[in-house]
Amino acid sequence: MLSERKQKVLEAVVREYISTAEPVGSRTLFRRHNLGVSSATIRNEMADLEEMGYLEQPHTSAGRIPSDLGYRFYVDNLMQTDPLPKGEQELLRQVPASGITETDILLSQVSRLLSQVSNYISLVLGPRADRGVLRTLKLVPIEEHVAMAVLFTDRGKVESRVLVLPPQVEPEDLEGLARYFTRRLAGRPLEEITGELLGVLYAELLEDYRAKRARLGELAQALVNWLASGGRPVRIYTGGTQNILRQPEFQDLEKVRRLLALLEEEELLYKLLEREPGVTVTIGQENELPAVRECTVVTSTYCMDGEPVGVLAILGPTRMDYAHVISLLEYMADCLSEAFSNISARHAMVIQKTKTAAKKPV
Amino acid sequence: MLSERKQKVLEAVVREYISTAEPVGSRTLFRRHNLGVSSATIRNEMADLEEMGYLEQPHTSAGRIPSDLGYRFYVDNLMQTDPLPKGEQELLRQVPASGITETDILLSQVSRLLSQVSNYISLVLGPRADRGVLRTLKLVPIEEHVAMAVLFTDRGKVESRVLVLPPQVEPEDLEGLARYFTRRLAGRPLEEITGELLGVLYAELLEDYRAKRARLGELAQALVNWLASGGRPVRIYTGGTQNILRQPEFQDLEKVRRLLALLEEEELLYKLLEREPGVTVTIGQENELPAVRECTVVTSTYCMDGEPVGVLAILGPTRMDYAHVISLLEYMADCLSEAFSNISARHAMVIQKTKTAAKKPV
DNA sequence: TCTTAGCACTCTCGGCGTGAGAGTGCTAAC
DNA sequence: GTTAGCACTCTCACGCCGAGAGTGCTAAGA
Repeated sequence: MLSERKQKVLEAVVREYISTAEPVGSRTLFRRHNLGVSSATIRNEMADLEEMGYLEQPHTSAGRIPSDLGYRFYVDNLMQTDPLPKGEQELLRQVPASGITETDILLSQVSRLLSQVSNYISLVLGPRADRGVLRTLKLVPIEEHVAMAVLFTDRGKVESRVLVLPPQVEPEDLEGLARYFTRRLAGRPLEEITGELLGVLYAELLEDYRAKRARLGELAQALVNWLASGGRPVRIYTGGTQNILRQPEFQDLEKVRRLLALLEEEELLYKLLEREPGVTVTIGQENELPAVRECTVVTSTYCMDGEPVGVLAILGPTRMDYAHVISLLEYMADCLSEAFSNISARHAMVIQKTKTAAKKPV
Repeated sequence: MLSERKQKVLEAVVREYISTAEPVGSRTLFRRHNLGVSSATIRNEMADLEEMGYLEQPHTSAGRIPSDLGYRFYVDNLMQTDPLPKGEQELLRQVPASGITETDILLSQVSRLLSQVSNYISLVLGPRADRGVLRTLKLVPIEEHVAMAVLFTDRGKVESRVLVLPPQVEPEDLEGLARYFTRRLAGRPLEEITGELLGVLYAELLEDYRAKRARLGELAQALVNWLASGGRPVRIYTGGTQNILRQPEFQDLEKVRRLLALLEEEELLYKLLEREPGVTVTIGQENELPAVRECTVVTSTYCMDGEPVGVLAILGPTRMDYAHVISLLEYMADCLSEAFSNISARHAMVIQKTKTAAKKPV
């Protein structure tokens, strides 16, 4: 473990470097942070810290900068997070509070706010819809050749999609098909309803129907495809890409290019944002993706009905204002969770009333 | 009008500059393009062209580069577009042909391909849904307190959305409401159905219903909101942002920053992509947006059922491979138009998917 | 034994001058 | 009207130099 004084020095180096982006020397440390000892002593401590791997020297006779390990120690042991400034709190709160019900718009605003306030890149992973357990699949005829497929879960979530019917499909067929899928799939978590399972079902179904009406197969196929896609793909919102160009560590265009390329690779981003609930911080080399090995990714999950469904993230240089970013993400995640719960609560209220009313039909 | 020789010189300068990105001098022109005259003559012609505004000199004793006007003349009069190389054709065709029915995925692939093949930034404006004439609005009861609003146009296009019903709403109410909206709106182009018109309708409706059932107003309000949003907002897909970093004219980080900032401003992008049908080219200062005053934007529209509904665009430096980009966009637009027509013609495909998550308590 | 002052040493960075290279404009001859 | 020749200009890469910042080491002090 580090001696108290070493910790103080390390913290001072990290703080100084985060705010100035310049390698920090013993003299400046001596002047600006009153550590109670001379620059020479600080110098010795810094030499020790370097040997222990917490600091690095870009070149001899330059100051030191924190290593990934140094940042890690700082984040885990030294950093103290203050609550977000009131001004920023209000800025953030305004969005979820403004009653925007379109998730799409809401999340892109959130992304924009995050990048504005943090001055780094923001990433927002939309709420995944595949939680919950399938309750019913319905096929509702709408017009002559049009039906709508609707999917209910135990949480009342609904995905739906319009289907154009092949000729000669009759209402009974639709009903049969829906009953069949419901019977076979009800009670299963949505995430279990994968292509594999559906393949089996589809084969079975064809078996049944081949004799009767071949055209129905086409419809079933469309349904299977839809189900297999797990509802709507989860979108990722990015914002503030231009911010990294302001960071001195990204004057190297090649680095910027790699990062921009990453931001267009949805698959990689999904991987990057696959995080456990709460706040996580991965620093530099701790990241798996090569493109962000010189960056830090801070994430925070937000919830719907108490269950984590999406991720907010900030991507910036390892020289990042950790304390601020973490408070920011925590706060925003709370706002979002609350916003989603509000929506959900309002509906709940409405439905609650409906139920009582329904008991004694008017 | 320019003499034939001047035109040849101008063309040679543009071609040379496009491929090398270096100011071109009379001597290199003399060596690489055989214009049949000496470098001295070329020099004189270039001096003339500069005076006429077609060429510019970064500084005395450097070669010349084309001005915006020079590029304009080149595009309008000198450039000859070859058909797209077979290899690229195949690459582009594979996507719309691969039977992807999700517009979302299709268009993001298109965007990716465009930027890959062109090496510039690609922009894709999704198909606007507000063409066509409203035919019917239906409210289909689905479960006890859930209904689905479905909107049909003369082209068979459909938007739909799940609505959670207030209590005490009965099937007749739904029918009545739908009939009312249909009666008042049928035959109108979707783009005319704006908030203003709907406000009138809503007021009228409240008048009618107040006496009977206040709660119905809430439902009507939801409907009006939905209609006023003109269906789903049209998304813009971007790709290849990292490509501009490869362009020598974008070594200046400030320029890059402005461009990246622009790409996150959806409103501005809508404006940028508001184009007339067919191929358009705006060069440098011809652009209204300051952020792209040093860029060229080439656009091409794609169609559904013969009517332009969306835009493909390439954004790059004014020193752009115009001929290639134009062929590329034309070809891709054709592919897309065809893909969309196929979908609509076969009528076997899913047209639209609803994005909704209505909720209920467990 | 720990801390501190002093000092020589190292390394980067910006400014400056220089020369090569590329290109021009002008003039005079064809 | 075209071309060769030539003097001139401007940029850019290179190398040099000195200032500045910071280090490591040593020796003296607490």
